[in-house]
Amino acid sequence: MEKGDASTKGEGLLSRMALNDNKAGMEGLDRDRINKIIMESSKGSRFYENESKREQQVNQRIEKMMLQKAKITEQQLKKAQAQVEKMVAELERSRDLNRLIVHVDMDAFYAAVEMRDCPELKDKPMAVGSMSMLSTSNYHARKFGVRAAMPGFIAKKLCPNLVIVPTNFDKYRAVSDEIREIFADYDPQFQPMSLDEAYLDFTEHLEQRQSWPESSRTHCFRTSSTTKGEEKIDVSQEAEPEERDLSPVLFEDSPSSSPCLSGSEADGAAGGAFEVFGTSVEEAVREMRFRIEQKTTLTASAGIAPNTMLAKVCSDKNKPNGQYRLPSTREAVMDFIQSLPVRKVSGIGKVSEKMLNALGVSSCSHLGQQMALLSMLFSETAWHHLLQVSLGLGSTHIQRHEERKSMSTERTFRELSKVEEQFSLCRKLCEELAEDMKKEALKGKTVTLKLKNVNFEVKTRALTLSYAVSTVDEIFAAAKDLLKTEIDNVSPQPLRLRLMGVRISAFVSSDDKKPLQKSIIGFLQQGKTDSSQGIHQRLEKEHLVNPSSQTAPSDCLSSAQKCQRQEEATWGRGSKTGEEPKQSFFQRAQAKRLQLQVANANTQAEGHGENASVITSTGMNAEEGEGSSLKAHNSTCSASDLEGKDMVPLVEAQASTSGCVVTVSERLTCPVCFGQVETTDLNVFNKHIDQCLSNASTKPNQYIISDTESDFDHSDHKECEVLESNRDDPQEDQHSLGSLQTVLLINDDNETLTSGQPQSCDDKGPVLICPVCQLTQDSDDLTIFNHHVDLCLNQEVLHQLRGQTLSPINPPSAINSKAIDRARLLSTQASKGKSKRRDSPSSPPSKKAKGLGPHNTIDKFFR
DNA sequence: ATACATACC
DNA sequence: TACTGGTATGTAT
Repeated sequence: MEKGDASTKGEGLLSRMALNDNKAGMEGLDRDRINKIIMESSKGSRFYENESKREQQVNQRIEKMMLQKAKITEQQLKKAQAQVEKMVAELERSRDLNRLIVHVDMDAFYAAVEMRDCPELKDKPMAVGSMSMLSTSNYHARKFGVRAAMPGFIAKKLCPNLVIVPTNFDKYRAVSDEIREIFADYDPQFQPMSLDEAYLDFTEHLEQRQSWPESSRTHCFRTSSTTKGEEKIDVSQEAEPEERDLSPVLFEDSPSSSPCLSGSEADGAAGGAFEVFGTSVEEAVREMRFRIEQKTTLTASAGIAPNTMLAKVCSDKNKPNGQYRLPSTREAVMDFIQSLPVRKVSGIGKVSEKMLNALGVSSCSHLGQQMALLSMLFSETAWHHLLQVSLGLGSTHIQRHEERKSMSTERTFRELSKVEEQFSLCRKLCEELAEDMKKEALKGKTVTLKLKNVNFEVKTRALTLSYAVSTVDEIFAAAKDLLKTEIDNVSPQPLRLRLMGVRISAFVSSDDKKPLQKSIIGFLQQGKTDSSQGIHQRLEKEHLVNPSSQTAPSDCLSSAQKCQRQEEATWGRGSKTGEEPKQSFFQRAQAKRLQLQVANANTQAEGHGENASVITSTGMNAEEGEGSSLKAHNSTCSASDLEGKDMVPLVEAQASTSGCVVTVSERLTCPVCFGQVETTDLNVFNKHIDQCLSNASTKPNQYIISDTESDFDHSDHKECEVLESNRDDPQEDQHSLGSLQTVLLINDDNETLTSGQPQSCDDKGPVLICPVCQLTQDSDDLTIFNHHVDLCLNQEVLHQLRGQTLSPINPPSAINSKAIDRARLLSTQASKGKSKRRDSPSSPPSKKAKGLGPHNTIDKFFR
């Protein structure tokens, strides 16, 4: 209660600094003395000052909340109460007590590993970390108030004899792998929360376990040396260290699960004793913990409950080396919850606790009592969570973590004020990040720079690019601009840093396939319907070519926001936009869909073997018709013609049970270069596409042909040269098909388009082609080019959205995203080369390409 | 989309 | 001397 008595004076014990005794192993220690030492060690430091500041911010937040509370009338409260009750009833109805969720948590994990491997440490207070920060401490040290997240130098003051061992993550990871193997035996789908912790769903295991013979529930002790009955008290025992057959001395008093010894007689096997475990959950969990200990010589604690929230709390209850089961009855749960301090609940931290305390809420029973009030003072998500907690509800099924959402690297250092050093550090961080990204083959669009100055004030600055990046240069290009802005704008001049970090998020690589797959399926389902409709009709339907609803292109180009607003009415490129180019765009998109369909068939065949279905593309012929009715304006990298019927190959894909045999009749059109590939062999076809793709993605500047300045009225032709020199590291350029000679042409005013002559690099002049719409442009202004490309991208996405949500047509969602990426890269490089508008420190990054969701990459489909 | 705060290990 | 690093998510603008 007086733990954070800072309130009265604005000073005193800061709730955020004081010893956090909420976790295990901290019972009955001299809190006052400890807090005094902590405060004395911190007082006056920059860290302390910053913490004070933040504390005050929290206090202000609380004050505001209290003011709000004061304004609440009885009536409002009543109304809120009714709402809450309604929701309670609903939640109550959905309560599921049938699952057996287990939370396992290794005891003082890092410290335990170090102790295990270094007997010297066994009876000493020790911690893992550094003088600056500890990641964990053993139970001996905890008695001194030494705990995780405490700086080592303070810990030393609390406990001068503390031994601090540096972290050795590789070791912990190895141990983690060992325990995870065991976890998998009980729930193959277990969810690891960290190296030492996981949630498991024991429900199924238990069902099966009922019919298991004893032999399957029997586990041997690891070696002959240990005396069974004393296993856990038995700290003093010295066994052969190399055998590691003893648990380290973690605790003096283990609360604990009963030893339940048995089978100490030598049963002929290795002189080992064994233990038979029962069929209950408790026994199963005990067995698991036993096995963990036998395997690693480390102990774990576990909680068993009907949901994750409760299981987590339970695992803490008998820690260390213990377990606790909360019965699966509503009564038991509610009973358990009542006295539970809110702070024990995962998700309720220091700040939430403090705010709740201010409202007189410290235990979960209070939560229930004050729910109406809370519903009025907290955000919806917040109070919903609190409500669930108050009812003892939580997640009842475990799911493996999905894909990661961000990746970052950050580092703290002494003080960095020199600009060059700051930049070089930034670069270094980017290198590390790029390396990590590479390992997971990720690409992200948002780069975030994190800075912490010597006063511990943290800043983050983000930049979302219109294309996904992954290389050092790409990331650094963004990060350095962000850094520069901060360096230039910081008020007392030198930017004095103590930490810098780089994060990348908004990944595209992994969630790519889902929307793609979806759209493919959609396409397949639509079959003929889709393609039997004329493209022109479609365009009209979607107001794509309705002149009256168009806005002048210049408007579009001048403001991305305007474009956004246009979404509803006009999504077009402006009244001058010709239909034909649009159509060819669609045409291409459809061709691509077909390619994907084939690829998908292939994938399915591979994936499902005998279940692979026969895929027949019924829509082809219809599309063929469409195609032929259109005059293609676009170029191909090959000299092949672009007759409609050739645009869309007749494909008959067939997946055979013997494995991924997909037969394709006639020629195939490469969705990247649109050239005809004369083969029926998908492997050959894929190879071709791979080449096109890699060529496209790694050599973006090839798309700007800038060698001949002749018949261009460009005054600024230099830009193209800049682009050339700006080329990205071609290191990953595995295939070097120099033949992607499509010249990108962009024309803002499509009326002036010269009609669809295939471009080639032999073309006379430098031309720009928008890689999205494939239209030529004769403007020399790269800024305009950028605008155009971004605009096209927006349109493309809008189209996808419409297709997925509104339109039965399912438009070209499978569009060549590599081309789009390429376009984005290109466009950014262009702006880099020219005006620094886009990334310049003074102006915020332009919000181009707004509304762009993750787009699709097709290359994976062709492997 | 960005910035900042909170939370967890 | 010295108060982390990595990820996710919520809140506010």
